Amino acid sequence: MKAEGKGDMKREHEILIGFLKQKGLKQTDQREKILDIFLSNVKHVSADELHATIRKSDPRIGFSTVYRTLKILTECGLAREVNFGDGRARFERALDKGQHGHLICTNCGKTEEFAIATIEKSIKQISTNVGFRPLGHRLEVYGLCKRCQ
Amino acid sequence: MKAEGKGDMKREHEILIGFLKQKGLKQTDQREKILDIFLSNVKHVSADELHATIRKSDPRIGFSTVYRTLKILTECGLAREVNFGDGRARFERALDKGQHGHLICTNCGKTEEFAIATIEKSIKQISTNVGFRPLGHRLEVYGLCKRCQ
DNA sequence: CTTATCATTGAATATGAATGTCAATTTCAG
DNA sequence: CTGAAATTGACATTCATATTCAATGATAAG
Ligand SMILES: [Mn+2]
Ligand SMILES: [Mn+2]
Ligand SMILES: [Zn+2]
Ligand SMILES: [Zn+2]
Repeated sequence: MKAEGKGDMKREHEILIGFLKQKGLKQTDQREKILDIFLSNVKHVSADELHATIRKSDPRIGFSTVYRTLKILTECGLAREVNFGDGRARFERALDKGQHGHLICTNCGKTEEFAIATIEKSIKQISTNVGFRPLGHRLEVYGLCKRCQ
Repeated sequence: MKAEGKGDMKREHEILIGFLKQKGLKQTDQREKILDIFLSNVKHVSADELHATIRKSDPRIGFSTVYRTLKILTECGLAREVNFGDGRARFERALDKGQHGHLICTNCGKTEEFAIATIEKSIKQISTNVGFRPLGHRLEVYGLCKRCQ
C-alpha cells in the first residue's frame, strides 16, 4: 500500500497539514490515513463507501471522522464534491484535476468524465454579461452509455 | 385568481387529464388545483413551499398529495425537477420552456436563468464522440450575483 | 518531561427531506 | 346508482446528513 506508482502524496499531505495549522486545527493519524485512502481509491466515492474501505485497514475509525475529514479536504482544495442525483454526495480528487463534466448512465450508473474548456468559456462570457461572478459550476449529462442503449 | 394575463392554462390541464386517462389514473380536484397554483407561482418551488401556498386557499390539501402530484406533473412534462444544492428538490414549469442553465448566488440564493443553445451543441458533440446517448442535462453555475459581490 | 488547554474522536442522537403505509374517502366505468 | 379501484392525508419510516458530548489525544509553554 505504498509502492503503487501513483506519485507520492507528499504534496497533498503538505497541503492538508498547512491548512490545519493555518486554521488552528490539529494533525491527527485519522486525518492522514483518510487522506491516503481517499487518494489511493477510485473516484466519486461517498462518505459511506470511503468509510467502508478505511474500516478494512483500521476498524476503529468512525464514520463521523471520515465525514468531517471529507469536509476539510474539500475546504482545502484536495477534494471536490460532486452529485449524480442518487441522493448522496460524492467526492473526487481535486488537486491537479480541473473541473470537468460527467456523463452519467441512468441505467447502470456508469460515469464518464469529459473536458469542458469550451463550455467554460461560454459560461464566463454569459456570466460576465449579466454581472454574475462565477466561482464554480456543475455540468451533468444524463443518458445511456454505450452498453445500455 | 383567473384574469391574470398569463395565458389560459387550458393546455396544461388537457395534458394532465390526457396523461391521467392514459395511465388509468383519476382526475381529482386536488390535482387540478395543485397544477393551477404551480403554474401561477414563482419558479423553482419546492414541494414544501408549494404546499404552504396551496394551504392558504385550501388548508385541507395534504403534503403527500402535493408531493405526489409534482411527481405526476414531472412525468407528463409539465414540470421539471431542478436542484440547486440546498438539499431539496425544486420544480419549475417545463411546458414551452426549454432547458436552460442556472446562475445561483451562493450568498443570497438568488437564481438567474440563461440559455444554453451553444453549450447543448457541445454536449451533443462530446456525447456522440464517446457513444453516449444524452437524454437530459443539468448545468448550474455557483458564484456571486451583482449585489453580493 | 510534565502539565494545561483545547481540538478531536466516535458512538449516539437529532434533523429533515423523501418515501411508504393504510383506513377512510372519492372517482368513474358499467 | 353501484362497486372496484384509485386517491387522499395523517402518520410512520427511511436514509443521508449534521450535531452532541464524554473520553481521548495533540500541542505549546514551562
Ligand atoms: Mn469526476
Ligand atoms: Mn429554471
Ligand atoms: Zn449504462
Ligand atoms: Zn446574491
